[in-house]
Amino acid sequence: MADPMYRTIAQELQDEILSGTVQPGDQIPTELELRDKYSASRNTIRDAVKWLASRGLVETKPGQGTFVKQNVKPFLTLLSRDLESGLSGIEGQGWFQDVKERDRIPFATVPLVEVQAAPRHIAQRLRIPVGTQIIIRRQERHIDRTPFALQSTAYPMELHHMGATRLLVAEDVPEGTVTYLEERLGLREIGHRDRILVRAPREDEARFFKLPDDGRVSVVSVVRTGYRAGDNEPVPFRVTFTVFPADRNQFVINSGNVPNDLPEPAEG
Amino acid sequence: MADPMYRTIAQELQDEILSGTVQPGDQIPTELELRDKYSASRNTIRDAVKWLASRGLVETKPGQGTFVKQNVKPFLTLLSRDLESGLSGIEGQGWFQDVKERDRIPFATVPLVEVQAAPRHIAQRLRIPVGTQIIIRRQERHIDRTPFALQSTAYPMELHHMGATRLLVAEDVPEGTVTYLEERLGLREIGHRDRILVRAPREDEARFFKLPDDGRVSVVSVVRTGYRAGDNEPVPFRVTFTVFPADRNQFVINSGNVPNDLPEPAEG
DNA sequence: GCAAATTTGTTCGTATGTATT
DNA sequence: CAATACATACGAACAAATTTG
Repeated sequence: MADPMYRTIAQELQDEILSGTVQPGDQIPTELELRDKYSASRNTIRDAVKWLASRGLVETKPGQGTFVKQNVKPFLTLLSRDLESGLSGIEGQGWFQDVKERDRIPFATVPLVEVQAAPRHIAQRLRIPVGTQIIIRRQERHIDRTPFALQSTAYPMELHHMGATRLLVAEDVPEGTVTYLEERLGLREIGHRDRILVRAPREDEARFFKLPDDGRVSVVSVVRTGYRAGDNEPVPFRVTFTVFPADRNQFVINSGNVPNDLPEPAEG
Repeated sequence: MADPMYRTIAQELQDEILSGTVQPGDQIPTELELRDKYSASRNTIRDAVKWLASRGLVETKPGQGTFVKQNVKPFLTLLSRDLESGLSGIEGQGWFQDVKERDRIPFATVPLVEVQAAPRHIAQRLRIPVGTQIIIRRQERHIDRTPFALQSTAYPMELHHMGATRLLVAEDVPEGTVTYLEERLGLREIGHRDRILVRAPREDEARFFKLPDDGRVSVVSVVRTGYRAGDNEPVPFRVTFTVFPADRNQFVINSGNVPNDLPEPAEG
């Protein structure tokens, strides 16, 4: 009994959830009922429920109650380049198609296009001076009517001058912008590098993903820098920021020779 | 001012931290001082501080105070296979050396070796029946005296019967077990697949990483399945679970042709 | 459409426990 | 041992969201 009371209560509720005594979607007793059941104060009950919410086990809805979270089947995103396994990448190209092939419903907003002066963190990645004009294309993506990812890609304005005019049109590029740039300008992406980091959602992200605004659920941020061939070494020409809520996404990376089945979400 | 008071206070404190008015490592005012400053109750102050802690901006230490978190320079782990960039992988081989090359101090415990009956989630990945005997090797890793990762790898006991006896010795395999298995048994890993997922830490993990035990900081779980050549398609022969605290780790994946500089931690 | 009832969210005040200096 | 600071717990009140009558 070294544990604080709220942890003991949370543990007991967790056991009921994991053992299946209460099913996903079910409402658990209200705070007042739990207060009576455990002879604790309402605040202590709330601490216990908060602890469960931070593990993603329950969801509280003002005016309604607290519910056991549906096990949203996580969506698997393939980050490595070989696309033989039938998994989608994060790029526009086949994303729509790939999601449908996995019997889930994709939806993407019309891109929001803006022109900006490059801030430091983007300038650095594109190896251009801070303040250089860049094109930003933003898109919201949904799967099964659930907000799934926020993506924005930065291109140097130079590409537009070179003839890639569709970059500045607020319209989807069905074949994917990477393919478009190759066909239009002969600009081939010879490789890309992803950086993955996990952080608390920003306020706008929390709103879009309908995450609790207290940072209980993190987001996974994937920063992908795309490279074209250069004189000595590869030269960056685009950087894509994709933000995924951590509670409904998993990622897969293949290296070398692996089976080409469609892997199931992991547990570990 | 539609925001609740604790959010307003948190925002104000956040601005002071981000603007550099208070430096990393500095102690912020105590809860009682903040209570007076903002004419709020101590509970409200605590809600605000909790909000900051969930974003990793501050750290509370009982008996001492609340401190602005040092920006622990995140450690970058390379998940893709090509190792030209000088980044370490997650495997034992060059990990020690690689960390040192980046002027940071590695430390790993002597492996803890146990024999188990394979639980479902491991059996599934190794494609063996549940209950098959497996060898588990566990190791704790530190960087700069900070707990950095928990790793455990499962091998079918069969490998031991085939002659890989060092798998059952509680001693480091300096060249890495993957290399050892290749040299000892001619068992070559032709590829591997990683699954990445983010979740709240388990209790033992929170203890080891010194994370707040209320799930504010997530862990990144990387499940790596290693494959050897098979008759038709690759066959799994080991599965490695590595758990990283999300607040001090980032990951890099290279695909195709990319520069071989050592990338800096990202922000996005 | 509105009012009442229900349920979670926020805030207060207070007391006691536990870790650190 | 004492002082300090965060952690846990209680009780109470009102606000905001939602459902129900």
